[in-house]
Parts: sequence; C-alpha cells; structure tokens
Amino acid sequence: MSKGVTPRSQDYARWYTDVVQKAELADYGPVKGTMVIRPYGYSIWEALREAFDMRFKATGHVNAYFPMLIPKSFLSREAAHVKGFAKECAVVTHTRLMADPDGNGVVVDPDSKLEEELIIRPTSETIIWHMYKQWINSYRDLPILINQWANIVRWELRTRLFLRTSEFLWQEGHTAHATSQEAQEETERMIEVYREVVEDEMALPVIVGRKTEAEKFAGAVDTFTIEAMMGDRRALQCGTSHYLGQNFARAFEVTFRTQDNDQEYVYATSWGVSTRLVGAMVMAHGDDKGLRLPPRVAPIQVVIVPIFRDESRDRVLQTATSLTDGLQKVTVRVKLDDRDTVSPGFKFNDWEMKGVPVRLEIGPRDVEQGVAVVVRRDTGEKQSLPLDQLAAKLPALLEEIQTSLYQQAVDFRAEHTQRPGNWEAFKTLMKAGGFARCGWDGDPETEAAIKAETKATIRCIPLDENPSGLKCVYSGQPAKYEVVLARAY
RNA sequence: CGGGGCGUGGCGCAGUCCGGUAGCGCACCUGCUUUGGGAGCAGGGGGUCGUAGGUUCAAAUCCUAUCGCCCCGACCA
Repeated sequence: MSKGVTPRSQDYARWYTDVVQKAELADYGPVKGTMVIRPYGYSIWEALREAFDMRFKATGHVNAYFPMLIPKSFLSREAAHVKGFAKECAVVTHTRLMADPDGNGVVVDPDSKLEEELIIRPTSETIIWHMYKQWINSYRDLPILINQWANIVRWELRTRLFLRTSEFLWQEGHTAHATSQEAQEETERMIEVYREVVEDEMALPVIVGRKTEAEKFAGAVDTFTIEAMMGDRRALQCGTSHYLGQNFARAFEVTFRTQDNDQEYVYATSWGVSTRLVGAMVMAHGDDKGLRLPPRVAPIQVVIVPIFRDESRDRVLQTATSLTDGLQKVTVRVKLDDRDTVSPGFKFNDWEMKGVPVRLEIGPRDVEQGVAVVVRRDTGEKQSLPLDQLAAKLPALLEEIQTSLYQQAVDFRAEHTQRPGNWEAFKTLMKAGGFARCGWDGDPETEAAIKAETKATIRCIPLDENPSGLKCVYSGQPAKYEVVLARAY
C-alpha cells in the first residue's frame, strides 16, 4: 500500500476514493458499479442501522421483509413512479444456465425464458402496496407501520463507492394511514428522526426542508429531505421522507371501510436512508490523513498502541492489556493493537486513516511514570494522562470530540453559506462552491434555467423559510419561496 | 448512445514507434537487525503481455477482428 492519500485540495474525488479504500471501508466488486462493503465499513453501517432502528421501533414501527423480485407488471401501475425508475431497472428474463454446447463455460438456457419477466426492486413501493391491498380492509387494520432493511438495485451509469452504486443497502419505511393528516404527520415525524440521527450520532448538521416539484420522489405528493454540506462544499441528500397521498393506493386499489361505512383510499408514506450515509461521513469529516469518525458511531473509539523493545515488551504489553480491560468496563469500544509485524509509526497512520477518535500510546517511559499519551484524532492534540484516570476521563473526551466534529461541520457550512443578492453574485458563489440561500419565484422554468446555467439545483425549501420581502435570484420577481441552492452529488 | 483513453505478476506502470532471453516500484515470503510518526539490509516466489486469428525463422511489439474497462456529455438515495 502506498503512503497516504491524494490531498483534498489537489483532487477531492480521488481523495474520497483513496480514503474509502485505504480505510478499508469498501472495495470495488467485479460487476461495474457494485461495491463490497468491508468489515470496517460494514460495522459503521451497523452502528448507523442500530441508531435508526431503535428510533423506528420507539415510534411504533416494526420490521418485515419483502421479496427482491417483482413482477414486471407491477411497475406499470403508478405512472410517475414508473417514469422515475424504469430506466434503471435490472430485469430477470431466464431462470437457468446450461453448459455451452459449443465449448467451455455456461450459457443461458433459452428454454428457461420467463413468461412474465421479473425486475429486481429499485425500491419496494409496488410489491408492498400489492400486499397491503390484501391486508387492509377496514380502518381497524390501520395504520400499518412497516420498515424493511434491504438491498436494492438501480442500474446507474456514473457510480461512486457508497454515494451511488448499482446495488446498495438501505432502509425503507412504508406506512398506510386512514387520514391524510396522519400520513403527513408520519412523514414529518420520520424526517425528524433522520435529522436527529444524522446530527446527533453522525455529527453532521443538516438542513431540513421540502423538495420542489422537479426534485421530489417519483410518485410522491410531497418530499421532505435532509441536506448536508460535504468537504468540497457540495450538497448531499442524506435522507428523504415522502407523503404519497393516495397515489399508490389508487394504483394498487387499496381501499378501506371507514367508521361511517364509506369506502376510501388509504393514505401512504415512505421514507429511506442508505449506505450513502457512510460516504457522507467520509466527505463531511475526513481530512488529508483520512477518516475522522464521530465517537458515537465509531466501531473502535479508542485504540491502544504499545511501544516496546525486546527487554520492555512484557512490561508494556501487560500494562496495555490491563488498561484495555479496564476501559472495556466503562463501555468504551477499545482495541489493543498488539500486532508484532508492523511498527508503531505505521499503526499511528493506519488508525488515523481509519478515523479512530482517540489513540493511546504506551511505551516504556510511560509505564515507568504510570501514564499514557492521549491523542485526539479531530485536532491532533496530545497530552499525557495518568493511567488510573483514563477510565474516568475518556468517556468525556469522546463526547467532547463528538461535539467538536459537529461544531467544525457547522462552522464550515456557515463559512460557505451566503445570501447572494443578485444573479451575478449567485453564479460566483456556485462556481466557488457553497450553499446559497435566496428567493425563488416558484416557477419550474426558473429552476430549470438556474440548473442549466450553473448546474446548481434547489436542494430544498427549508422548513424555516421566510420569503417575505425576498426577490427571485434569477428572475427578480417577488419570491414565492426561500430556497437553498447548491451543486449536489 | 456521441467524444477521448487504456488492457503487461496482487496494485501502479515501463517496454510497443524501430519484432530478437519480459522489466521496474509497491505489495508478498524467509532471515537478521529494528520499534516514541508509514523501519533497514540480504535473499526469494509470482506474469502463456485481455482474447482469437494472421504476417514472420522469431510477436507484448506489426496487421485484422473481438471482448472488457476507465474518463467526459442527457438521469438518480
């Protein structure tokens, strides 16, 4: 492995790819656009999944699993939805392979062609609503609050590890309600859950808002989003929650009897976050030494690197081992790196690349004095602390690092967010990179023109918008909305 | 799908113009010395040069075909 990563300032895209691979988060799969999530990357995903899952359950949801293969006909039900996904669906046409009659290898058995082709889910709305039709008869059957953790496939052209791959892992919540109001409350409840996890656990500040007509989910009435700023000042959509109205209920003919014995279509929501969030953490917190993980989701919070010569080996390792045991008792996720095959210097760099929040160095001198060198990954700051105080002090230090990473991200975003007063200032900002908060006249043509001229999109209409007195940054007309614009991933 | 580029040990590349014993760096293995910021030295293993034809005494190199991949332009968590 060559040393280090490409500096961010030199080539941000390459820096990202370098970090993902060198921190052993993921690797490329053999099929274009596919990704192997390696154990270290997967354990980060597990931490995120746990943080979300406990909150889903606390808000009344249950997990279930629906099939990956979907009859092709299901996709022709909801017009807008089809339009959104048809172009990127993988299709299963045959069910068998056979030995190649002309020589080596295998070929598709032409006799195994399916009568109805199957598609691999690009999202599960259709199959879930097919099932909901069978499960819902009465208002007594509502609400249904189901979530599933699954993989999905979208045949993407331009792919990047975690950010956009042909197959990815995610969570999709699909709920059915008796009233529009209840479904809308659910939509907003879940975007708030997303905000909480991303900000509190991932230390990543987000802007909560609604998507414009052009940017919302195919088939949704209303889409809520959380948007974060990455290290190159571009925006990344980190999670979405959709109010689907009765669109899917109509498409799949899901009706229920009300208390008054009327027949009505069910109201729906869906919401999801994906492994893209792992990429978001890399890009939001990483530096030229690699990853910087927020302690709450770091698979390893504290790594202990022993430093010894032959004659001091036993003493140092004994101290390091008992320190490891002691810290594990205060529920710090700690790892003793006792590898004999690499040097301490290599380990320092290795764990910095992997973003471990705190490193403890223990050498012969430290053992003599009963101390350890404590190094923060976020600031690089070093200090010596007595061994017997570590168990008491480390939990607080980890919380401090968590807060510090969040604050650094908040400050960075603030530095690169402006309110451009005119079109020229806006263009300059978009070219330099950053978030623009400004007025929009609400016209889709204006939105399209802005995108065509600057590649910037309306990331969202923030919940705390206030358009009064604002003018549209493009047309100069009175603003109908206050929006956040940026170039996005 | 339009434009540009590349296929040579695990990874990154040189060699191709001008045919003549397949090389370099990293990684890997063994040994010794090392270990407080990516250790040093010595030795070692590993490639039918994307594939298939052709030209030639001889092809990584020339010719033809073919496959695959990457980058840039219209969509997306």
